[in-house]
Amino acid sequence: MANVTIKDIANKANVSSTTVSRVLNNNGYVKDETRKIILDTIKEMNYVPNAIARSLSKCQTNIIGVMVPDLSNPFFSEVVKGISVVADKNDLNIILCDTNENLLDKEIKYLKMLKEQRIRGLIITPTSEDNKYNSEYLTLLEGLGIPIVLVDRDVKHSSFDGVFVDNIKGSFDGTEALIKAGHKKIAIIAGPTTSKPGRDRLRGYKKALLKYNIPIKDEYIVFGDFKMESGYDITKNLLKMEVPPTAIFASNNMMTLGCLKALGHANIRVPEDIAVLGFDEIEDLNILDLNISVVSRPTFKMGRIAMEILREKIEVNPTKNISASQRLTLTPKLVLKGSERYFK
Amino acid sequence: MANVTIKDIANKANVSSTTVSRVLNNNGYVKDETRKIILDTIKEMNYVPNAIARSLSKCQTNIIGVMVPDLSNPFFSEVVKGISVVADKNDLNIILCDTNENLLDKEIKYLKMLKEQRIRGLIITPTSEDNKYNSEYLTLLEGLGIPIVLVDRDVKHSSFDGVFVDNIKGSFDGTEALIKAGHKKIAIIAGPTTSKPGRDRLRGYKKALLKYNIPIKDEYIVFGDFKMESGYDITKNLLKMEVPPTAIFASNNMMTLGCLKALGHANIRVPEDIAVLGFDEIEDLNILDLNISVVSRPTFKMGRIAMEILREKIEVNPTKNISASQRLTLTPKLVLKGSERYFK
DNA sequence: CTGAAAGCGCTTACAG
DNA sequence: CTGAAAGCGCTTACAG
Repeated sequence: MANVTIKDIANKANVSSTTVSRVLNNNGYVKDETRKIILDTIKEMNYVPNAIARSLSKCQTNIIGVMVPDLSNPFFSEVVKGISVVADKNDLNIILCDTNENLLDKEIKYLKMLKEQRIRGLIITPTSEDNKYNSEYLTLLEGLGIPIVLVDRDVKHSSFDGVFVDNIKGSFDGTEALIKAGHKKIAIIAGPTTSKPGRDRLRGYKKALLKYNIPIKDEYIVFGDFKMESGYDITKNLLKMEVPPTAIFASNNMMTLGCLKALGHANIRVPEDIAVLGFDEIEDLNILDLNISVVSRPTFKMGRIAMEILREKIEVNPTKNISASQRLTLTPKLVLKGSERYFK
Repeated sequence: MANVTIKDIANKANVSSTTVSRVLNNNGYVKDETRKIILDTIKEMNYVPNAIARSLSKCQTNIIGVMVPDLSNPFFSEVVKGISVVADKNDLNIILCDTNENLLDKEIKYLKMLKEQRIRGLIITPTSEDNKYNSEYLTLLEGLGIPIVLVDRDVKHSSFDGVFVDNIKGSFDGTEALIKAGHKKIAIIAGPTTSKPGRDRLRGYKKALLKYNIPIKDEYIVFGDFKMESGYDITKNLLKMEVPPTAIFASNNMMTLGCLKALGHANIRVPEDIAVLGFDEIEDLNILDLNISVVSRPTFKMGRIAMEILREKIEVNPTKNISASQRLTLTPKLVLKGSERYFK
């Protein structure tokens, strides 16, 4: 870091650091001639401003934190991509934190680091929105004293800004589609009860059954952990039932894949032998025209919107986050491709 | 950022900033009693050190830059994940830059930003390794004056550290497997000629044909752009040939998918009607037991290794990058699942 | 239109 | 074992 400084430029150009700073930031009056000389020396000496020094003296960085549970999950990498595009437009830089679904440990460590870095704002998907340390967690986040935007998962009892998806509606629509196709025996591979999206998707499922007067049977409600294996195991068990379901609703992309894998192994065709409908798009299946109907979330858009909200908060309120909280709930889209059909 | 400072702590604890700094950094002698008092006041006043001030005074950050062409591509998100895991272990933080395959513009902008941020090191996959601004580009990278580790793509005439994959060997192995299965009419969906991996994969293909005395036919060599659509279109054309190939080797994951899609549309079975072998794993296909043979790269590992090399360079050479350059070329693994088989 | 000086919040020789 | 003081490289009132 033994670099050319503003002082070196000033010396060489026979002006003061103040003036150099003025042309650098394009504010205040500087005689055209002086400006030219300075600009030239800057180029000549290959000067690159030190953002750290600037941050310190301005008491402000242009860095935001982005914290996600797992970058290997296409959902999150797509969200980050969306964030990145908007951040770039606004000359905001991203410090990326992957918490590895590590519950609290990693999150706390990263949050501390981000606070030390004096970041400008934070976009975060908490690994869990319902841990026993909820109040400590809230304190931690609020203690950052910067604008925070949640993505996809909420924090209990908080009123942070956020971009969410109407999971109840989405899974209601999905389940309704199965019902309308003629199904009455519909099983759900539910998410873990500790997950709000998981719980909400289950609620939507129940709501649809209720509306159409279809009895809710506990045997048809099985809890997975959002991973492929649980979708696989659960499906295998569902098939073994005395009265197996005629349709399966899977609460996320990985469990849908697990379900399809199990059906493949059992040589059961979709939808001729059993119908399947999943939550979340699976890009590769689309490409291969493996027509699986899904409830689809606007992933990339969620990232973009989150970043737009954050930018607004940052600009409108350089000091405190006093403007009204912005919580957006997007409606997922039902995409029917045939796998929901009912064969008697 | 109007926060508690080291000075506030010093005042309250009736010591000097120097002493506070000592306990903060755990260096130099401090009387146990004094230490305790300071630690208490730190907790009491909820003090969080300012990493920016520290960076400025130490002339050193703990931030590295990570620059990839496209985070939506599972290959890169997996690489970043690998980097992230190792970075985290070493308390290095990541500023993420997605260049959006934008060739030079974005790269230059980000590189400038990273230089201003005085980052500690850089891991980068250049969007292209063969642009007409090669020498300017090289100057730019070298001008950073920090350790640089390349991932997957090289920069012409450079000797930066890097983690690469032996594309020639990989595609030689893949092609050889097709030959050994009995194929003689093997087509390749090649990558763009501007891409070194693309060119190398084509070379491996030719090398294998040569070795087994199979004539190289230009009609069987078709160039795509690494995207799904080109794999689709090329495959459709291959099928229309008077003497269509009995096997197709696709140079990357997206084109393999496009190829499979085209075969599906044409109602052509794999491998009964035509054999397919791709470069790069496609996770979803594995899950669904759609047994497509591939040449597989250790993606996550590439990220991990890149970060390990960088860490070493950073630690060994706080000032200058004088240690020998580390260039690792990993060998891809051939994973045969049956899609390469030959049916007479 | 320009500059001297203080300040941002740390670290680090140096002195005791 | 502890502190005063200078320095890291900028920005920003203030004065002229």
